[in-house]
Amino acid sequence: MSSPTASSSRPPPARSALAIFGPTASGKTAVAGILRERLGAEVISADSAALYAGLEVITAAPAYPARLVGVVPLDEEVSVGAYQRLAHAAVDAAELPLVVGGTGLYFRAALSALELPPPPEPGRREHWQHEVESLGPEAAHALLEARDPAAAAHVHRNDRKRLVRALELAEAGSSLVPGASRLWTEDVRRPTMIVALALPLDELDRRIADRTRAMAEAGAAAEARRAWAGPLASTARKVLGLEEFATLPEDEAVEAVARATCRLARYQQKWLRRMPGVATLDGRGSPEEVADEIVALGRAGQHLPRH
RNA sequence: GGCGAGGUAGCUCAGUUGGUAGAGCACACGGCUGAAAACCGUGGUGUCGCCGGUUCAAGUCCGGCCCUCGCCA
Repeated sequence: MSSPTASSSRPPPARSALAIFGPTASGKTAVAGILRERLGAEVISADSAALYAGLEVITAAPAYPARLVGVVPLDEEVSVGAYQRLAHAAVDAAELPLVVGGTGLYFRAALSALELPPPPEPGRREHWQHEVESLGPEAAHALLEARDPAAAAHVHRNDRKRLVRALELAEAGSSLVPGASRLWTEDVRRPTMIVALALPLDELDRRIADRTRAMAEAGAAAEARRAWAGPLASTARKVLGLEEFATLPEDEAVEAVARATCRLARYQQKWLRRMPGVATLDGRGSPEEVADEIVALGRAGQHLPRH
């Protein structure tokens, strides 16, 4: 798929952006920190869990200032739509935005102009959750079939969340499957150099094991127990490691969290396949080396000024 | 050394009165448009500790051996 806007003599774009995509423990946070220092880039996180304040240890929040990290209290739900608005504002405010993330959907939402269907009207989600619950998967799916056949064709009867969402949207006169999608296209709001950090799985697993142990030493259990005791939104409750560190003996928690994080990293790497226009770099180098590579690529691609 | 419990999928285990295996987790692949670190679909995991016996048929019954755990010496 090629962009129809490309012309042969394109001038260097005035306001470029950089973006780094990579799984947990790929080293993207460290690389972004270096680029921030060297280029004066504004780091903007594209990570659903990092949005929460009070989970700095278990979400491995960067030690340097970054936008959209720790900005939502734990009793508030997060969503792609809400995130997208914040992300676009942050990108627009930055001279050189550097979008860094591991959540594929959030990453694309930050970069692209995609318009997401509207959020549910107050109370409607609860209403449809209840409906789907009492109707059962068969009848609920049949109801969607009657109201929005296109959406019904897309949603498996057992996928309760999507079933609820599709019914919400059908009722609001929208649809879960809008015609044109910008999500997994090359559409970006600014000329953007997107790089991905890829690592062999065994190396990733090793880093995750080390990092999870370090998290425990840095006080993950105390942080998790503090958060677990307070009111938690459903999206906060699901943050990986929170329940484990809050409720399990520490060594068991470390093991469970490391295993779950390895699974997450594989899940995150899957998104790469759907993400077009990405230059993949070997993440095994030191953060400095990777940062050098990114700067070189950025200059070659005219996303960064030459010196 | 004696007594007891046990060895079945990568892990934890189930397996009826004998009919050549199964659940969860893990794993693999796939889907995903305001819950995405979420949610959902599909799939195989295998010398049933080893050797022999009984039987048309043994994970299951019998004998021997090996290993693990506990208790007693």
